[in-house]
Amino acid sequence: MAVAGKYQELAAAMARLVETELAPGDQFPTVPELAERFGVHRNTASRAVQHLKEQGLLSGKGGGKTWVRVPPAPTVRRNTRYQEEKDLVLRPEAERRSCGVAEWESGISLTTVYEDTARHDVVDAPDWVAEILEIEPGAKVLRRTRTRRHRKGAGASCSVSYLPYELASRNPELFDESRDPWPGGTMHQLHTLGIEVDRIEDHVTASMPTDEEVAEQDIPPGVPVLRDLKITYATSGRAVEVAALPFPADRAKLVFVTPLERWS
Amino acid sequence: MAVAGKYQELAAAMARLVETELAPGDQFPTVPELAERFGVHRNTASRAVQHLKEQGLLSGKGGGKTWVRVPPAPTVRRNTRYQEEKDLVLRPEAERRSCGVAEWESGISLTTVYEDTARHDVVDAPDWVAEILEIEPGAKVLRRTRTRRHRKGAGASCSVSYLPYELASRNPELFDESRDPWPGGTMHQLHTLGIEVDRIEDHVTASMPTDEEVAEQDIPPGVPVLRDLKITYATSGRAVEVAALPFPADRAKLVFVTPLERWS
DNA sequence: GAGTGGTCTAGACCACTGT
DNA sequence: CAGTGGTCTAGACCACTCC
Repeated sequence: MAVAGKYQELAAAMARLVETELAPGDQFPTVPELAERFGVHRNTASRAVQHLKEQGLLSGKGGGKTWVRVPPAPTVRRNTRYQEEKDLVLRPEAERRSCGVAEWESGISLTTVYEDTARHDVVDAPDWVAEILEIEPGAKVLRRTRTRRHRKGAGASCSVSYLPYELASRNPELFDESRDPWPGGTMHQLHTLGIEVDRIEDHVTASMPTDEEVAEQDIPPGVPVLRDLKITYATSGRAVEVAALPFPADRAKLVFVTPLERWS
Repeated sequence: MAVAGKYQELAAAMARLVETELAPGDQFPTVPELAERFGVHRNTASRAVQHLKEQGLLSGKGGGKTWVRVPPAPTVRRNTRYQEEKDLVLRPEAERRSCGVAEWESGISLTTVYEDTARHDVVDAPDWVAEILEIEPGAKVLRRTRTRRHRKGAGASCSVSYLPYELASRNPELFDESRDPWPGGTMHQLHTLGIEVDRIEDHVTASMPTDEEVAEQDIPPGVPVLRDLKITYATSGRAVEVAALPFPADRAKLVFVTPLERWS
């Protein structure tokens, strides 16, 4: 059993303090106060506070005050939605518009969305994208970046998707940022290109947020990011879209249902 | 753009050093050497090394030397295997035995497995298990804990599964630890209880390893853990098994294929 | 027992926040 | 501008590993 450093025990004591005396949103004692209260040096107290921030229990930027973190509303994303989205494609636009596909795609309730911006570019395909889409490395692709910011430091998300330019160019409307979010979602967009979707593959991994993600979004450092690489295949067998979807793991859950054939 | 601390720039410089001058498995310079080389204090160099250990680039315990980490062999776990496993249930035992279900379940190649131990207990159901299995909180369940250790500090894994005691008790062989791993896997075990599996749900999240997991397994601190809560449903609609499967995220990828109905 | 990584105290400095 | 969190240097001590 490794002997825990003093700051780790301190952090545990502070965590108990949070549970017993404080409520989410409360201001946390300052570092000097904590140092005196626990009889340690200011540095040690500061380290313990950092540790708890990394664990997602406290929040606050350097220079500002420290707060007991308000745990984010948990969100769920289910793969059963794929079939529902496909069924929706053949329905009239009014119905498509009311079904919140974009909301589901980001895994975030629209009621908490503060700002939603889309950016569309035509760029050279990164190697990993070219490999999946089976196009030549550096071939043109339509890259669509969607950023969502939320109220009250509840986080943000930034997803990127790639379509082969050669496919997307059949429908110029897809390049228009102002048409985003598209009623009916990506599945309907592909339909306008004459593409029927055969299956979706979700490749799920996790990793720590990059320094960029920590800085630009409100992901607490120390909270991992679930990364879903979503690949859409057409009935022709070809991969027609790749999307990289990051979900801060302290609020997201991905649910995949795999139905099995009956023996009968 | 937040100004990076000196130790972060230092860590970046060291990372470049790893990429250019060193190979995986090489010994990394000691902290005093690094301090002199980069003209900083020993403490700062030590912190940068810690940072890189948390990123998984370096490895080594306190007191021992530091090494350039050998990246673990990536493993993939696909939900398409569920159907294959179900098909296997009706095949003869010899065939079942040769198909490496247990290997797939852990997401780890058997060639790297060093030790494999199983422990079976009858315990009171934890609340979250009782809720999923729709049994009374505290009702008896068969808990099966499987631990795999690997060579060369490549990590370990520890999965837990729960079956309602009332179901499992129909087949006493399920309580026998020496019969693990069971040829054909859980799906065949359920078959011996007269249960046909209707569908599997995988609930995927991620979080940091607990202090226990870091200590007892060889997960580098800072590497997140993909957590798959796998729920098996019988054709009766009832949840018959819950399993908690942790995958160190620096080597695991979960792939979920969702086939969609054709319009035709 | 020498060397190593890790941590604590101490004092100083900096950037940023809030008022 | 005062207060706050964060970091660097400095020196010391400890537990552990390796020989």
